[in-house]
Amino acid sequence: MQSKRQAASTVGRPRAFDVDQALDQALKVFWRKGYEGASLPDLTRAMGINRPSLYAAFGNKEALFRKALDRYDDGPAAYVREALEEPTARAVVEALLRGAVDMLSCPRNPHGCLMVQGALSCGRTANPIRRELASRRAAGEAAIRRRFKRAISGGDLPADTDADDLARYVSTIMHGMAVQAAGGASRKELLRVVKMALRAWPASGAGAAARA
Amino acid sequence: MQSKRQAASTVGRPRAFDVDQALDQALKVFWRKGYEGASLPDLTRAMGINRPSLYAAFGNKEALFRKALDRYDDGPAAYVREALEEPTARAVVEALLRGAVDMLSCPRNPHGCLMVQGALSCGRTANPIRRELASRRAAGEAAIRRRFKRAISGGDLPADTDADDLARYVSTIMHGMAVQAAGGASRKELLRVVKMALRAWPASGAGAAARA
DNA sequence: TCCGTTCTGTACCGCTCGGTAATGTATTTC
DNA sequence: GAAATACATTACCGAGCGGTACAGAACGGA
Repeated sequence: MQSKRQAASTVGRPRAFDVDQALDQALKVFWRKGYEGASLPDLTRAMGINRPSLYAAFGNKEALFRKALDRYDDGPAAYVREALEEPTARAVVEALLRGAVDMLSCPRNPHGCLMVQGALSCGRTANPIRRELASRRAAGEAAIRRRFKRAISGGDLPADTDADDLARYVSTIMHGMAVQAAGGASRKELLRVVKMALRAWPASGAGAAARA
Repeated sequence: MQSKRQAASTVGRPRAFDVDQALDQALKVFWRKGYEGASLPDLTRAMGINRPSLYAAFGNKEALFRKALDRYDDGPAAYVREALEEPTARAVVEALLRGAVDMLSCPRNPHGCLMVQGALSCGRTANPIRRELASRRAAGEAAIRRRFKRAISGGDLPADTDADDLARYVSTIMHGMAVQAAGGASRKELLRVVKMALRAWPASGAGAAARA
């Protein structure tokens, strides 16, 4: 009965490593190799701890991955939540796409997106993780959709705009860029994808001119 | 010294299975589970043969995957080559995107794209496969780029069009849709992504009107 | 009919996987 | 200092991995 493990107990030998720092290292390994591709020796080596410490602190590989995923959301992927708070839908989508480019091509991180390359397809044992990632991708798209709906009812986007289509489109671009980045696309190349993608935007460029 | 293996020898016990048919089954397993996620029992079960037969006929797992990849190119992914032969750049891109939708959402096949979900990220041993897939994706993009360059010099696309950007954009949409499909997106949803994506096309819709 | 050849089926190989039992050790409270 | 606690370390577990040795079975050619 060791009950709670996150509350560092006051008695006994203190932990010799920083949990968050170890989690950051685990995140990078998962990010680079995917859930299945990351082996426990890979993880423990990067985290600087040995196996029983990992299990005592994080549960097991799957629980470690989920914690790394949460940390990903709060760190490298935090740009999404921030982007959704931009004042206009146009600013939102620009912040989303440019934020994605920055994250995907950041030289300090593995190139690509953990939620895409973590487990797009997998063997039997990793299926829960695959589903979890698909679900989180869907949740992200849903958040974008809600933001666009708000923009429509606020008059920020044309009333006949389809928020579903728009959110799905933006999501698709982001996921596509994740694949491009995993294949080695540079930041400059990704930015040109963004430029292209924005030409489809309802209230931008030639489209706006035609509507005016 | 068993030299060539594809030329069915006239002597000896005849093979009890059809090689191409077995390869098709292997392709589906790789397509659904990825290179690493597909185990030899998965493969042999689907192919209806046992392990030594697989090794005798195909070499090893990696060689089997490459053969499956070639078969993928000639079968489910053949729409790409066909699309590139369309008379206009606009027809090419429509054929590419709609062909991708058809393949990604075909109910008889695993949902998604083998070249994307085969090994976007992986462990050490699968790294050659990951690189091979990235290289084939890049080759596909290059073929599209060449087709667009031809369209530009032929006057089919505006002279100031950037073929690199356009090809990368189309490629990104296709890869993004592959991720969407792997997450369960329906054919109808993907078609709406295509509709959105085509709004960015240089010689279409409001853009053409503004240019005229 | 016998042989050489090539396939099939079983059983096995070494290895790595994720996960854990057992032991010793460092650090706390009392 | 003693007892309690929870760490780190080592060594190991069963299972599954990719790959193969070996023996038997099915064929063509002599």
